[in-house]
Amino acid sequence: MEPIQTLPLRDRVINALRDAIVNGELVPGQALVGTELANQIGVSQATLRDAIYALSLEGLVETVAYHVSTVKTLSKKDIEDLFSVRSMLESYAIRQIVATGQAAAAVSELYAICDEMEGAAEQDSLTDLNRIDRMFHDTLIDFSGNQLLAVLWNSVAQRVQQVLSLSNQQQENLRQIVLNHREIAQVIENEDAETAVGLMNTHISFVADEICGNWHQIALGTNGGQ
Amino acid sequence: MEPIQTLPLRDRVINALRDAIVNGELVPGQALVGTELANQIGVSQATLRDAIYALSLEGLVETVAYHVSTVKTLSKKDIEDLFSVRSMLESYAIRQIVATGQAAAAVSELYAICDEMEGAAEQDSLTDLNRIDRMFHDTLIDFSGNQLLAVLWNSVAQRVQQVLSLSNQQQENLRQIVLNHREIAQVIENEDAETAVGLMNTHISFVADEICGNWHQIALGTNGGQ
DNA sequence: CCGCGCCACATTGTCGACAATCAGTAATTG
DNA sequence: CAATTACTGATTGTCGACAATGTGGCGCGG
Repeated sequence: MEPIQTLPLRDRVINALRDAIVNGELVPGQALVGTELANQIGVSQATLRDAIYALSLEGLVETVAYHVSTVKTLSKKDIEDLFSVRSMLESYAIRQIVATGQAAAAVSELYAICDEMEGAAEQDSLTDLNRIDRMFHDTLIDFSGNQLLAVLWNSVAQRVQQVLSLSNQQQENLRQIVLNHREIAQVIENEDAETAVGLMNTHISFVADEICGNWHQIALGTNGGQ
Repeated sequence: MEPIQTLPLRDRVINALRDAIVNGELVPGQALVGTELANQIGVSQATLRDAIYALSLEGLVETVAYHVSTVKTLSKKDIEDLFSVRSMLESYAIRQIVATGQAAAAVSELYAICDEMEGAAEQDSLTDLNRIDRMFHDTLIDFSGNQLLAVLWNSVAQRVQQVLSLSNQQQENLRQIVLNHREIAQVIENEDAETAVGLMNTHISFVADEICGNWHQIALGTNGGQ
C-alpha cells in the first residue's frame, strides 16, 4: 500500500498555489491578497503568508516587504533565458547518461513514456501530453544520477510548465511531438550523445521561438515587456 | 546615499542562519531545535520556523514534518555532483559571454578582481581570497546576461562556499590560484570560449578531487557516507 | 526474562490578535 | 493655487498560546 501522507497544512497550501500558478489559473501580475485568499481557501493568514513566501523563494511570486504579493510577470527575455537554461540542463543530462553507461536503462523507460505519449496524442489531449512530456524530461534528468541537477531542474520545469499553460500552445501536430521524443530516445540508445543533444536543442529552440513570437499577445495586462 | 534597508525580521533570521551554515558554524547533521534557537537569537518560534523552512527550500536544511530539522549532511557524491553542476553553469556562462560579445566588458572587471585577489594572496588571507574568488565567478555568471542562471548559480555557489568552509582547504599555494583565474580571463579576452571552458573545468576538477579525497575525515560525526 | 501496548514529555504545526508599514486622500500653509 | 503635511484605510509582519504529532519510557501480561 501507498503510505498515506498527511502533509502539513502549509505544504498543502503551497502545492495548491503552485499548481494554480503553473497551470495558469493565477496569471502573472495577479495580486495575492493575504486576507482574501486565506478566507477563500480556509486557512489562517499566517499559514497562507508562509506559503506565499515559500513561492517567492521558488521564484514564482514577487514579494516586497509590506506590499501586496503578485504572481511573477514574465518578460520575453525571461522566456528566452528559461529555455536557454533548460537546454543546458538537459544537454548535460544526456551527456551524463551516455558517459555513465545508463543509456540502455534510460531508454527502456523513455520508450514506455513515448508509448503513453502516443496515447495522449491519439486523443488530442494536450493536457495529458504536457504531463507525459514532463515525465519524459524528468526521466532524462533522473538518469543523469545527479541529485542537485534534479533540484535545479525542478525549479526550471515548473516555470516551463507555467509558460506552456499560459501560451496555450496551438500545436498543429501532436503526433510530431511524439516522433521527436522517440527519435531522441533512439539516438541515446545508440549512445550518440552529441546528436541527441543537437536534436534536443533544436526541439527546445523550436518551441521557444514559437512561444516568444506570440508572447506579446499572451502577456496581456502585465508589464512583461521590459 | 545607500538606501537603509530594514529587512523583515524573518529575512534577517534567514540570512543569519544561512551565513552560519555556509561558514561552517552550524555543521552538517546538527539539530536545529526551534524553541532553543528562538530564545537564543530572540525571535518567536513562528518566525524562526519560517526561516528554517525557507532554508529547507534552499536545500541547506533537511526537515521532516514533526521532526527536528537538521543541517543537511553532505555525502561524497553530493560534493561530486555539486562541482559537476558548477562546471556546467560556468561553462555555459563563458560560452554566452563570448557569443554575445561581452568578453571585453567582462574581462575588464575580471582583471580588477584578479588584482584584488592578488592582494589577498600576498597576505595569505584565505577568507578574503575565498570571498574575492566568489566575486570572480559571480561576475562570470552576471555577464552571461541570463538572470535565471544567476538564480541557479546563487544556490550552487552557497553550497560551494559551505563545502570550502568545512574542508578548510590547505591550499599550498594561493598565488597559483590567482594565476589560474588571470589565465582564464586572458583566454576569454581572446574570445576563445572552448579553451576557457577547458581551463575552468580543469581548475574546478582539481579542487573537487582535492576535497573529495579528504572528505571522509571532514564529515566527522555525520552520516555523510551513504 | 521478553514482547506488547499505554502514557507522558518534547517538538513541531496552526491560529487569532496586535503592531508596523505603506498608498492614497484631504486638510493646511505659504 | 501649489506643495507639503497629517490622516485614514488596508495590508503585511510578529508574536504568544494552543492543538497535533512523534519518541522514549514505564508497566502489564505472557
